[in-house]
Amino acid sequence: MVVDQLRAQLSDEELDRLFQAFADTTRRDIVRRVTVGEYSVSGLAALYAMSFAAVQKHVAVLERASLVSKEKRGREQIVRANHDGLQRARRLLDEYEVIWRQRADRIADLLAETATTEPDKTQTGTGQTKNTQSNKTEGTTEG
Amino acid sequence: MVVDQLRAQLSDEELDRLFQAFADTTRRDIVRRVTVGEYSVSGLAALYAMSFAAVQKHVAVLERASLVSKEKRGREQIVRANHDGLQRARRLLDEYEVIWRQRADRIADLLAETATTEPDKTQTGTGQTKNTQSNKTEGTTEG
DNA sequence: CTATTCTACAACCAAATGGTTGTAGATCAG
DNA sequence: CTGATCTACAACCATTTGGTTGTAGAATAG
Repeated sequence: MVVDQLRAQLSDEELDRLFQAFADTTRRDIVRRVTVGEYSVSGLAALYAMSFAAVQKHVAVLERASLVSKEKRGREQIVRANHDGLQRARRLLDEYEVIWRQRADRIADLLAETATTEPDKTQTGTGQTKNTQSNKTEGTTEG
Repeated sequence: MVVDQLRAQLSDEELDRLFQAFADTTRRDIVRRVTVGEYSVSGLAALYAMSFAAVQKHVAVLERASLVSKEKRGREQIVRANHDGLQRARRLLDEYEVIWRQRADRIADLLAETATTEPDKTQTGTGQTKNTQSNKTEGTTEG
């Protein structure tokens, strides 16, 4: 299957490039287009109200982010979607979602415990509240 | 439930802000932190090798993208994760995934058809191949 | 009240971004 | 061969971005 290299961790720079690539309307549109059909660079350029060179740069940004790849066909360069890049982005956001759910579970757990043992400690219900300036050492997974 | 406003379509500018917000290592780390626990702005600033003002700006970027919100507590400003923003980002990538799968299905369909009716038309297997310069009018959902 | 802490915001700077035009190399059509 | 097309890339420009320092207001501590 394709699941093989999806397991690989992404470096910070890769993630920067990945989300940076998505952070532009034209580039998101290009990704959508080349996911559906096949386009040459000039074929894409004809779709937008900007120069060929500008579109070329957008494609280059997407390529650096591993979201598309180019394949030379005659004098044209065919731009194709790279599904792996998309899946990597989705996987990261899914990880955040997992963290969020774990947090929700932990809070529910804490609330349940304090409710049965110490019915007074129910502060604001968000866990760490940090009194004076102790939150600079809360890190759970930091270096 | 929270599903209410998730149905809403996101404007291009909102998506730009959303992905731009994710396109920085420090900001992704902040999102992870505030998803797990509660941090004041200065509490976050203490975690990174940059000035308070820099972290303040990162938080502002995340806030503009609806990924976090701030809540004044005494003289502190507590930064909290905004789950909606995260879910919006995930939803968009899921849409791309749907488009990708539809394409895969359509191609499989086409291949199956051409295989039974015209056993010769199996080009490269990627659908539209555009001969001369006709791909500038391929748009399916434009205009 | 005074001093400290936390925040907000302005001004500034270097680098990156998103766009342009121009030049030049390959490839295809006639 | 000649001309048209497609691509690549350099140079340039305006704006944004990610960082800094400095100033000032609010809330807390003593």
